[in-house]
Amino acid sequence: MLAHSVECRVPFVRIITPWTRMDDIALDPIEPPRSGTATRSLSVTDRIRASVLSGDFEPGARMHEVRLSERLGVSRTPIRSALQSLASEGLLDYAPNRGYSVRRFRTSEIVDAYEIRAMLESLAARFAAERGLTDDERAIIEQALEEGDRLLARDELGEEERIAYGAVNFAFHDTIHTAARCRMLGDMVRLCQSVPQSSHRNVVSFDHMDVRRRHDDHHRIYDAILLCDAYRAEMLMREHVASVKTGLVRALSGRATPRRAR
Amino acid sequence: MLAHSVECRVPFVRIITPWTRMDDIALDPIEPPRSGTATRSLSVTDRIRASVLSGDFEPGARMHEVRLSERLGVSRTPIRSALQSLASEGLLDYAPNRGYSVRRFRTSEIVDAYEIRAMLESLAARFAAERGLTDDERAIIEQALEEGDRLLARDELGEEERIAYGAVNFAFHDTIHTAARCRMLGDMVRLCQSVPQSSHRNVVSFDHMDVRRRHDDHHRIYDAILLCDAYRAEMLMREHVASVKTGLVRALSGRATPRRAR
DNA sequence: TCAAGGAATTATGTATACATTTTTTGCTGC
DNA sequence: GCAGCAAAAAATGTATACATAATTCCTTGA
Repeated sequence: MLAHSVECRVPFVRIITPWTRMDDIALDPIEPPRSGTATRSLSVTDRIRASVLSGDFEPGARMHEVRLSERLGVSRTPIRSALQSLASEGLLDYAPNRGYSVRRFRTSEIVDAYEIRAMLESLAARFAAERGLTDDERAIIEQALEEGDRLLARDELGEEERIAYGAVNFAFHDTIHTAARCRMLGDMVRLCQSVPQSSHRNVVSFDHMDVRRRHDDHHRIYDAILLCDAYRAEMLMREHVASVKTGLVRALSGRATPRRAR
Repeated sequence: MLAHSVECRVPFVRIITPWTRMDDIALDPIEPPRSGTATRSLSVTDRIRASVLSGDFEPGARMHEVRLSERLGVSRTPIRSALQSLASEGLLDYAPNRGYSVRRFRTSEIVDAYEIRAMLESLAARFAAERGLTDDERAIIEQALEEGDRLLARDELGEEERIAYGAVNFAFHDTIHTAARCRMLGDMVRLCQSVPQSSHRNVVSFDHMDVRRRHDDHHRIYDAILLCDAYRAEMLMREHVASVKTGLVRALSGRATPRRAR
C-alpha cells in the first residue's frame, strides 16, 4: 500500500517521495470530437490545464493516462501529448516510466514568480521604449488607460467592474509584451503567469487605493515609453510588478494593507 | 511545387510563409534499442536537439516525422514526443496538422536572449546572496575560481584550455542558479541558453583580456554573494552577462575588440 | 500559357495492440 | 507480525493501423 514516486523534471533527478492519492472524482465532461477545432490534443491540453489551475487536483496527485482518457473520452495519445505540454509549462512533473503528477507549488515559488515577472516585464518595458510603439499599440494602451480612469473614478468597484478592470490591466501589459518585439520574453512572461490559482489569484490585493495606484503606474510607464525613456520605463515597471508581490506577501502573512495618506 | 507553411507557436497564429526544403541528407545514425537508458523519447530528443543546435538543419526546414523515424530507426511515437519537447524549448515551431519545423532565429533574437539572461541571472545572483550558499556550493565556486585563476595565469589559451575554462565558467554560473533555490529561474535560464549555435557560440569573444575580465567579474560576484550584498551581486551579474552581449554584437558587426589598457 | 479545380498522394492526428517497467499483491519463512 | 521475495496486476513506453487534414499533381478550361 505504500507507493512511491519521484519528484522530477525533464533532465531528471530522482528523489523518492510518496505519491499523493489521486481523487479521480475530478470529473471532466467528455471531449466532443467535432472537427475544425484544431486537434484533440490541444483541446485536451486546455481542458486539463484549466482543471489543474483551478485546483481540481491535489498537488502531487498522479495523472493516470488511462483514467484521464476514460474521463475525457479520447485515447491515451492526445492525453499523453497534453500531459507533456503541461509538464513543459511547469504545471506537471514527469518521471520516465513513472508518469506525470501535479506539481507542488510552494508559496515561495509563487512569490518568486512575481520577482521573475518583475525582471521580465521591466525588460519588456525597456524594449518597448527603445523600439517604439505602433499606432495600433498606442491606441490600445490609450484606450486601456482611459477605460481604467473611467472605471476607477467611482469610489468602489463591483464584481463586474473588477472583471472589466482585469481586462484593462491585461490589455495594458499584453500590449507592452507585444511592443517588446521579443518572442522569448513573451513566452517567459506567460510561463510566470501559469501558476496554480489556488492561493493567490483570488487573494491579490483588490484594495481600491492599491488598484488606483497601480493604474497610475500604468500612466507613468506609458509616458516613459512614449518619451523613449527606457531606463525609467524599466524601473517603473519593475516596481509596478514588485508591488504586486509585496501585496501578495502581505496578504499571505495575514496582514491587511496598512492605511496611509495618498 | 510551391508549398506553404505557417509560422506558429503553441497558442497558434497563422502567418503563411513558404517552407524551406529539408535537405534530409542530415544523417543521424540509428538509435540503439538498448534498455536502461531511460526512454527512447528522451534519447531521440537529445539526438535531435543536438542536431538542430549544431545547425544540421536549415532554418525553416520541416521535420518530417516519418523520415526522422526511418533515420533514427524508431517509430513515430518517440519522434513526435521529441519534436513536441523541442518545440516547447523553443527550438522548433509547430502548427496543428502541419507539423514541426526548425525555428528561424534572427540575430536580434539571439542578442535579446542575452539581454533576458542578464535579467534572469542577475536575479539568480541576488537570490543566492539573499538565501546563502551551502558548503558544497561554496566549495564548487571556490574551486572554479581557483581553477580559472590557474588556467588564465598564462598569456594565451590553447584549444584544450579553452574547453577547460568553459567548464569552469559553466560550473560557476550553474552553481549560482542552484543557489538561487528557484526552479523556474533555472528553467528559464536554460531556455535562454538553448539557442542555435550557428553564429554565436563560436564567435563569442575569446579575447584573452575579455576572458580575464569576465573571470575577475566572477570573483567580485562571489564576494558580493558571500557578503550577502544582494544589490551588488545583482548589478555585477547583470553587467557581467550584458558584456557578453556587447561582445557578441561587436563581433557580429565585424569590429574587433578595441585595444585598451587594463 | 496559365488559373482553377479536383483527385491522388503524403503528412499529421488518433486509436489500439503489444512491450517493458513499475507497483501491488500475496506468499513464504522466520 | 513482518522482512523478503516472486508472481500478478497495472501503468507507462513503443509500434502500428487507421482517420483526417494538407499538399501535390494532374486535368480541364479559358
